[in-house]
Amino acid sequence: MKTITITDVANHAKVSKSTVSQYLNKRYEYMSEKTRKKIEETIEELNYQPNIIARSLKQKSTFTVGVVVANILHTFSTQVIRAIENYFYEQGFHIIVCNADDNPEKEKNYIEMLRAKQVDGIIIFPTGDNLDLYQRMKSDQFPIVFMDRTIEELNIATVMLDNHLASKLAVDRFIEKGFENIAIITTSIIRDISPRIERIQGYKDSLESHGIPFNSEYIKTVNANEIPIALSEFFELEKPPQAILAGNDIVLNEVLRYMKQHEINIPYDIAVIGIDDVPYASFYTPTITTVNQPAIEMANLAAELLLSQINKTGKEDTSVHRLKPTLLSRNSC
Amino acid sequence: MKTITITDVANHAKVSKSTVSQYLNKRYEYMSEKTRKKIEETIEELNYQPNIIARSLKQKSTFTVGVVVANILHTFSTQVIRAIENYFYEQGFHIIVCNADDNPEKEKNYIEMLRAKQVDGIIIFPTGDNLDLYQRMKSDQFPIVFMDRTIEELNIATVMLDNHLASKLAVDRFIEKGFENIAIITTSIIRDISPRIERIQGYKDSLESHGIPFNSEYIKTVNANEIPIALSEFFELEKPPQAILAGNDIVLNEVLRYMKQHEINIPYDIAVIGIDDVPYASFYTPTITTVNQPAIEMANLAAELLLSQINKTGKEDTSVHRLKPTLLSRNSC
DNA sequence: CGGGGATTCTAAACCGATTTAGTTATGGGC
DNA sequence: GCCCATAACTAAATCGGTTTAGAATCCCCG
Repeated sequence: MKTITITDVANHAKVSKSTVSQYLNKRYEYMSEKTRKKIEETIEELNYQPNIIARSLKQKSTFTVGVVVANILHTFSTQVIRAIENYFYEQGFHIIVCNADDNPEKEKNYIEMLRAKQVDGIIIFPTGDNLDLYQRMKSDQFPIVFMDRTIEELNIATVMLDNHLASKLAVDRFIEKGFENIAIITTSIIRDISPRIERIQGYKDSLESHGIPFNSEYIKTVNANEIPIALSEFFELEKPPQAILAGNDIVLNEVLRYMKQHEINIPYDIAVIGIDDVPYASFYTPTITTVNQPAIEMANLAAELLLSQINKTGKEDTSVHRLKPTLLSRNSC
Repeated sequence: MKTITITDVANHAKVSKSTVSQYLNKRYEYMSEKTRKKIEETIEELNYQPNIIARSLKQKSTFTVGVVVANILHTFSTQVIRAIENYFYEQGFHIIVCNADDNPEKEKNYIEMLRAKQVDGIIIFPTGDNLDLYQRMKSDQFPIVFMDRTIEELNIATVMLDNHLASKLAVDRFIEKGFENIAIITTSIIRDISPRIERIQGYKDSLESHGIPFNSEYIKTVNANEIPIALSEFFELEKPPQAILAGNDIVLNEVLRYMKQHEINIPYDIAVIGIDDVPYASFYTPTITTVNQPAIEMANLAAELLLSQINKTGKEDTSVHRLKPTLLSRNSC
């Protein structure tokens, strides 16, 4: 199959490429009504579709943005991706989704490929280990927005959760219910990934603000597959925790699985709150109290920040936007 | 910031563009060891990244494929996307994910945009309402693979579930447990979406093969938000069903939510099986028996089929591949 | 009827790579 | 020292659009 190019259209319509190009760009004032019709018909007849690659080469803009998520397995990631896709669809942009698998090497590879492909901007959940790369994009004035995680020293626009508040909401709730032995468990914090650290810090601060000294035995940061072990260790303590805060949805799944397996009753034997809402929270038995991230709002904000960098509208915003989580109060605590 | 092009590299290294291009394409036999080193150093020094857009224009290949899912809200879609992304990452391809939202108009828009962007191929969960578009891609010999749904008359390579078997596994299990009044509920079947139809057909056939006449009152196809109503209607029947087959994960969620709200006990008051595994199935109370789609296997197969069309390796495969589901036997039935 | 501005249209350069055909340099054999 | 094959390199065309500067045509008016 021979592909139809602008030259074919021009020849058929007996006008120059230039005029066809003007037509494609809707600059109708540069041609007579008659030629406009003629071109229109020819395009229809030949079933012509402009080659965006060729256009992009000249215009240096691809109407495509990259989204590099650290780990696509989190519900939060997929919610955000979906909302970003929606937002950009409205704007006539495509998004290229990349999953870095929490692997800085892979992240680097993706970022370089995206830039080579001349995407107009990138939204990235940074793994945190490619400072030079981030730095370069920044100094190249390449549009970039960080999501979920910040890297303080870089001054890059960031959208993330108020993680400190997220933990506080949960801990306050536990305390309100009369628990004092409160544990927290999150996935591993290699590379100082900010949300995990902040959630732990928020947890500590909230305890202290209630006059409860925190106990390091109640804090676990482990890989997903080691969660059952960590939980067992909790229950072997002299004073096992009365409440557990699960640091994200994957941890929550593992916690619930463990409790089910060991026939530990929630909330009577132990209270549970999860950070990140999960689809089944409202009909699980018991229903699960969660701290919800406003994923769609966050995604929209990130998309908006990126778009304004791309269009160079408004002055540069390099601030860290922290959105507020909400406690979805249910029965697991 | 000025972008560095191949010309800059050529000038700096005091060789021609052609030679630099040969270098970029690793055709080192066309140059001396010395110039190779020289170019290497220059590229390093200038921090040069080739512009893939320019390359694509000439080579007519973008190393990018499109994935158009009908509805990204299904767990199955996200599992498949993830696996496809993985597969193509290994091959040095990017994927552009598009969510058609079950809307043929949007699907059309996306397909046209993807083709305009010169993607090398498309994997699509067809909404089923753009026959002319599918037809054109086919006759253009544009690489395309259907996923999840088939459109018989088009002869396009397809990867989908053996939906008939999926229903049969569930119905057989229900019958084995002694139930005869078995209902099925799926989301709406506008546009003859094949999996839903096949699941219902499989349900009917299995009942009949056991000598149970099927009762049309036990079959509901409704939008997600009308599921509670449909369920209520079941329970108002003279003989309410003893077992319900949920046609996909979203339906299953709604069914479980309803049972929870109305304090209907699974499996004592009613047995439930879901098609599509869900993350919480193994620790819900009760654990949920599901019919699982081999999502990763299906994704890999689809990716492989697409890649072989792109590379024109092997002869054309236009067959419909139906993979077998498995029953994950748990306690909800 | 000629001048001049507006309208309509086009030729050619350009974007940044690849590729082909061809040129120049090198060195070995006699 | 000359010839010639091979190695090393390059100029120019090309991909399919956009854009700019300028050319051709039209029309109105004095």
